[in-house]
Amino acid sequence: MKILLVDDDPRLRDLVRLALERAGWQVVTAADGQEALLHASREVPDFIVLDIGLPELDGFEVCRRIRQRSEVPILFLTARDDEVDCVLGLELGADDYVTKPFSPRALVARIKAITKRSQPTQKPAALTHGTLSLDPQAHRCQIAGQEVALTAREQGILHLLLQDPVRIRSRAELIATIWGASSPVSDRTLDSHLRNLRAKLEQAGGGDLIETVHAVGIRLRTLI
Amino acid sequence: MKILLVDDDPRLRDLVRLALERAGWQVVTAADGQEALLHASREVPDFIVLDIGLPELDGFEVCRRIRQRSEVPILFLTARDDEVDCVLGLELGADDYVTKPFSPRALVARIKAITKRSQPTQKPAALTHGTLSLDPQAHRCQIAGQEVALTAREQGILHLLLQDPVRIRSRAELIATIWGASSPVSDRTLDSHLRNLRAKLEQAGGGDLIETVHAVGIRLRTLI
DNA sequence: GCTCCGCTTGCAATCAATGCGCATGCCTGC
DNA sequence: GCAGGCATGCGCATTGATTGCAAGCGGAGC
Repeated sequence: MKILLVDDDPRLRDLVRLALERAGWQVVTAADGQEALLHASREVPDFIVLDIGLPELDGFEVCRRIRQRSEVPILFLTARDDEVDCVLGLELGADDYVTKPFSPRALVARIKAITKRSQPTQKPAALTHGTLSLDPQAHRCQIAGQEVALTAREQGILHLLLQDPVRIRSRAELIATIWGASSPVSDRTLDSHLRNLRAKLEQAGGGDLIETVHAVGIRLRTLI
Repeated sequence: MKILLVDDDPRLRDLVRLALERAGWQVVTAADGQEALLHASREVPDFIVLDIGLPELDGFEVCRRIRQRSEVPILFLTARDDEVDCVLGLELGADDYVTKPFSPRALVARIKAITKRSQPTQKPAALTHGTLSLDPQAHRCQIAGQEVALTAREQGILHLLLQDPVRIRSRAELIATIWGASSPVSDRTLDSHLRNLRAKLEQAGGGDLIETVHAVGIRLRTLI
């Protein structure tokens, strides 16, 4: 198993690396968020241990971006208790967390527990909503039986809406989730993508699937 | 039968070599990963006994690279129990493992068991996708009934795509898998090989089989 | 009905990813 | 050593995606 370890403290990195390698795992390390993202896509790790307090891109942001592409298990390292709430509160798809200081042995145990539990959770299965189905892994979308080619952004929007079709997402939330806090994109941009997405779904026979709730946000139209 | 034995501990190497030779096999040894790869391709062994904890290139990496070329049975030597999960978990195509310390006699017994079992397990069957078939062992590829001569890189790309035709592979992933993380090859290089591969498949009547998903990666075109 | 503000749409600029021609260098077989 | 095939990767053209401005539309409250 290949583990990506992300922490900016070299000493901690070495310590943990040793423990993980001793557990028989292959370890790739990254010192900051950028490097983490690079390795996450290059090395395609089977597990990620991610510190929250990173320079520049913090752990939350890194997690968010990785989650756009992959379902790889992620375990957070938190320096303070109050970060824990954050980890749990955010819908980042974190699998567990460990508060510093921790014993390397405990970390290894956690990782084993997670990997064991996540084994049978295969087949993430496409998200569906009526005749719409979206398989983020395969980057494939169908509506009314027809294949629709979506761009990365379009899929991002649809993916988020499909996660909880009942909920209304504000524009701010969409932007924060899809683009991240770091690159503040204009509302107009979101609108543009939304328009393109709507056009594609409409053209494929999906009708007016995305509903605007004036001054609140957007959601998928409820099915009858 | 010729056996390649890879371990960095000279004493263990001698001990095991003796036991293997006593069992009537020819033995080639390597002390590190590089040497192992060299011998694996030069000597074309019938069996490989591979320690995990090697300097520089570890056993997993060595196994991965050998598997790109060959289905030769590989037996891992693991230093600790917890490495075992790893060996089994990874889709490296390991055939068995033995935990250190072990008796040379037990090792010989394992090797015999594996060779016996893997005899009738011939015909790994070529990978197929529509009219395309690829037999990595034989380094042979057919499309639309026509034979296509592929270079090593071309086959590498096609092989990876065929492993899971649904999945989209990012350029980074392709590069990491085919070239290994150690030699970071330029995107343009991948493009060049991709172009050659496409041209060959196209010319052989396979049509436009490899699909680019902009900003995401490439995959095999879905068949209807 | 009027106004404000949010939303949609047309359009154009910008940016990024991809593909390709071509040059270079390596390695192998002769 | 030499020819030929293969791998590599630079530079540029092309394509496709992203971004956001400006104008117009429309809902909600007055």
